[in-house]
Amino acid sequence: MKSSQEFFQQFVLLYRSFEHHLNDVLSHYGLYRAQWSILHYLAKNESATLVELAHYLRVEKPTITRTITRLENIGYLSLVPGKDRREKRVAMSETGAALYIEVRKAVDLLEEGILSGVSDEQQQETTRIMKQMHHHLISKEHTL
Amino acid sequence: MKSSQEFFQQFVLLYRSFEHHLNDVLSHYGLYRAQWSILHYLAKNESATLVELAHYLRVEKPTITRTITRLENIGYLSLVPGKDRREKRVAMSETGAALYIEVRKAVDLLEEGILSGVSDEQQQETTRIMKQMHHHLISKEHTL
DNA sequence: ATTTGATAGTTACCTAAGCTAACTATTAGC
DNA sequence: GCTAATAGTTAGCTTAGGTAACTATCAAAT
Repeated sequence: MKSSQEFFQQFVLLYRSFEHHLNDVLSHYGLYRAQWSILHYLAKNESATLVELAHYLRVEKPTITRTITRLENIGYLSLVPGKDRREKRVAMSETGAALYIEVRKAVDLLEEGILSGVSDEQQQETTRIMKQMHHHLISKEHTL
Repeated sequence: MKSSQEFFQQFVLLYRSFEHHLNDVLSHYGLYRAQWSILHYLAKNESATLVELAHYLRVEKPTITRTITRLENIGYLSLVPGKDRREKRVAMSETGAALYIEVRKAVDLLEEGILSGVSDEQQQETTRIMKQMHHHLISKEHTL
């Protein structure tokens, strides 16, 4: 079997398992993966427009609209006025930020548990490789 | 930001991009990710029961039943008699095997493209690390 | 040998989360 | 000012996951 096949087989299996466990953690807080990924983005970037999120998460706009609507309804988001009256700029509300900190702890525990036994160097090297592969994919898209 | 957070952020982003591109390739052949993962398993393991597939792919039995039914209807599977009258053992039909070879070529191209620039050593090292993490997750499940 | 419990699979139903197509509202560019 | 492009929404579809409850078959224990 080709080593690339082996790589991606393992990659996909690992992702499924990880997603499974992540869902378990998130379900304790009534959250779902798509919601969590948006909260994560807003934790690292203060605020974002829907297009920005769609581009980052590589999904279409309606998908983002739906997830944002849910997060708004729960009360985890607040609107930030943007310079453009078309765009809808959102940030985490206080409630959202508080929840994020809570959930972040649990997710950190999960993630660190999975990475235990993998040295810091290996982690960083792997992250670097994944970043490289990701860039590769993105630039491929632009040349289509 | 914690290096574990960085790791998994990159991991998830890479997975999404990869899945996107994989879907593009598969759609040319009228296939979907879940179907493809079953065909892949059958290419490497000759035949399988539904429970075996469910365990491997970490999904519940009804999910497998549905996907198998679809693959059967298209004509990509054949039934293999098992020793147990309860179990349903499936393998790829000739049509399925022929298609697999076809699609495999396209997927190989995609995968090798993404991995270009990553040395063989790095690939193998990363695969090894992912295997380790995966095992870690599995054993965690068993102790619950 | 019969009953009990475990295992394989199916059916029915629910939900998340992706997609496209078609639309409105606003802005930018010529 | 008219036209293009951009941001977002709405409606409707599909895949793919989940649980609960069921049948059929096999294994094991008494």
